[in-house]
Amino acid sequence: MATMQEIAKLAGVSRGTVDRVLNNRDGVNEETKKKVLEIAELMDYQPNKAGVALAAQKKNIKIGILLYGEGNLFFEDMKQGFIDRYNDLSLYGFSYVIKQSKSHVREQLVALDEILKEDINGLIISPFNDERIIKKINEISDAGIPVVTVNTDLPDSKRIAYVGSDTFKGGQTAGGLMGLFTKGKAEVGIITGSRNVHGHEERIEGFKNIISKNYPDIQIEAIEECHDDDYKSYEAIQRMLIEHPGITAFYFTAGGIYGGCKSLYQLTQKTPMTVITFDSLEPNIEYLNKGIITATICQDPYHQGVGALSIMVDKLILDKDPEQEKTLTEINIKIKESL
Amino acid sequence: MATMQEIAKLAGVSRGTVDRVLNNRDGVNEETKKKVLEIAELMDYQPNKAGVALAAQKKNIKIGILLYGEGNLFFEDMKQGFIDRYNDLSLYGFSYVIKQSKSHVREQLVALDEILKEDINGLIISPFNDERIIKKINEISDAGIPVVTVNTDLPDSKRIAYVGSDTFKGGQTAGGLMGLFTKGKAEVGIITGSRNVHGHEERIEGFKNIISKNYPDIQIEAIEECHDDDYKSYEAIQRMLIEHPGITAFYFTAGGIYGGCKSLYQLTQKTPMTVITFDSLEPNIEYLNKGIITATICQDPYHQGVGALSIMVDKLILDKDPEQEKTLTEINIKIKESL
DNA sequence: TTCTTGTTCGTTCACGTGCACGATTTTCTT
DNA sequence: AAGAAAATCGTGCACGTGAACGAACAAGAA
Repeated sequence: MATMQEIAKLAGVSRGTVDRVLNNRDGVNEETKKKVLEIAELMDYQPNKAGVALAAQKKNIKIGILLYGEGNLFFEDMKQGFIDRYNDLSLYGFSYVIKQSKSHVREQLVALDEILKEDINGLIISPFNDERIIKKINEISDAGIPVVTVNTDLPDSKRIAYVGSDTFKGGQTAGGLMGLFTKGKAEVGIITGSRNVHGHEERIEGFKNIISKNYPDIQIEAIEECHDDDYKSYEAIQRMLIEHPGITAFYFTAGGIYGGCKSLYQLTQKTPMTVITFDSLEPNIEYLNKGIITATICQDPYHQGVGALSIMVDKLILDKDPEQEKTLTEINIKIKESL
Repeated sequence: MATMQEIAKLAGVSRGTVDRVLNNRDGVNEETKKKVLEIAELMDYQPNKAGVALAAQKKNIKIGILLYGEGNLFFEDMKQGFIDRYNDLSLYGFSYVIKQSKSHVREQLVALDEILKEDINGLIISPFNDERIIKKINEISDAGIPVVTVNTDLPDSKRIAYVGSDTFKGGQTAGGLMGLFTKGKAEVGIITGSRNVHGHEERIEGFKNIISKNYPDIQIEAIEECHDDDYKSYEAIQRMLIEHPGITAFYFTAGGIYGGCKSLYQLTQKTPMTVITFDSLEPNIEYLNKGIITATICQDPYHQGVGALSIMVDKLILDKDPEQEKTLTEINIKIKESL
């Protein structure tokens, strides 16, 4: 591997000049610049990362991470991703702060103000889809602090990248599984989080897409919102089973798993249902093992954390812009036996 | 973060002495050694990785990677894992060589000799389960070159670690899926690779384990070896369907997917079968999309590559022994819609 | 004593990059 | 033409570690 020193020698200039050219700082004659660039190209110069890392020590860069859902296992997985990736990248001599707010827009706005006081150089956020959050993110971005969204996107904001999963494809996968498990014949009840959350809605669209294309004998009987609330999902299930006694399958697009499954556990001991959910949080795992949930579709929060931190370090320390605007994690299906 | 320099200052010695103590080289008075260790402990000293990396440049370490199955997509995925991880770790200034032999013990033995001529400091190998390979690995290990097995283990050799998947659990997952897709009622034909390959046999054991426990109405009608050969699996399917016309499902534990599925494609247009396979190579994907394969169970070769290289770098450059002897990758189920 | 051997430790260079400072040359101004 | 301003470039320090070299001193042998 070529070093700056070697390039300098070949170009007949000092290493300082090579440094100026390659980091395109000004103050270099056009001709020498051209010459140096030519040689660097020829030798396929790549900055030695150890050198970069060592020099980056004194920059004292700090990355802020803002999540919601305190105690939510999904975010615990994601945090593990941040931690593991940090251990890999810590040699660049940066630090990070994680703040986790409660699941409301207001709390997130407060937490956002708090984390900004910490003099962060970049922000990773799992944002609420709210105008005030978008506005704040744009302000932060304008102040020269790059923002990466993780798990939930804000496509209309000035964030530089998004790391998450393809919710439409997730819905399609749910549709495919539903067809396979029921041999193409079922009456389905859907419990969704909120019809205002883009990701939840896409999971329904993807589901309908596959069902309407491949499974004419599967009907969607009812859709109800539960806003990730266990009591609401408990009651929604009860109501659905009374109003639509023919229901043989349920599809949960979001939270409220614990309440919904408890309801099913009490009611359907004799007639087993096909139940498909998302993520593998505590309640998902519990009811997979109890045989209530047939399969759950995971969006790999661990690698969302890994990916988001990688992009941020690339941007802040290696001066590399993200290759894609959106990074989508793989969709994994889990059943009881593969947990 | 504490540096050696700071420790030296506090201990009233030079940085060189601190270096000697912390890298336990000899030539240090017991008392000063104790003092330095005490302070290092107190300050929770962790070597700065950028410094280590920079100093490691001149070591000129080379890691050898030996795979088989030229052109096999499974190993292409694994290679991508090696490459990506190398990009992360390349700052330690090491290099690597990948050799890929044909799928026979003899060819691997030859390739093994060849790769050893390259003056490698560590070896990552996807080994054949053969006495001669084991013997060779032990010799290499005795010569001071650590060996890590990937994808296939050799538990009785002197390899320092194994990175792969839990084949028994993979078999259990296949059993669970078979139960769900067939609603617990099926006659199954099994096409396995070789009964002498530990992993293939475990996939059958895991399958039987779940079937016998949960699905009394699923019968295994026949088991045949195809040694990853497409012609053999083509014929095996034909034979099975004649001898056991009641078969409604197939379970492939290994290769020969292309031949087997082609056979099914021709014969079962009218009566759709449930088909479960492993991995997501080209033929798996093709026949998933054609609706012949119902689901395939993946063992994440990408992360096997990532994991193996991480362990080797830890050992050779950071002087850290592997935390666990066996690292198992996650089991992912894929259907057409989630590809 | 004098020389040798061994123990203990400080000094120095190397690794590759970022960046500040200052030196040199060129161009512009009056 | 002489001084001021601008353009261009070299030098040197810092980042933290590994490892070779050699200095200082003590203990033992002749």
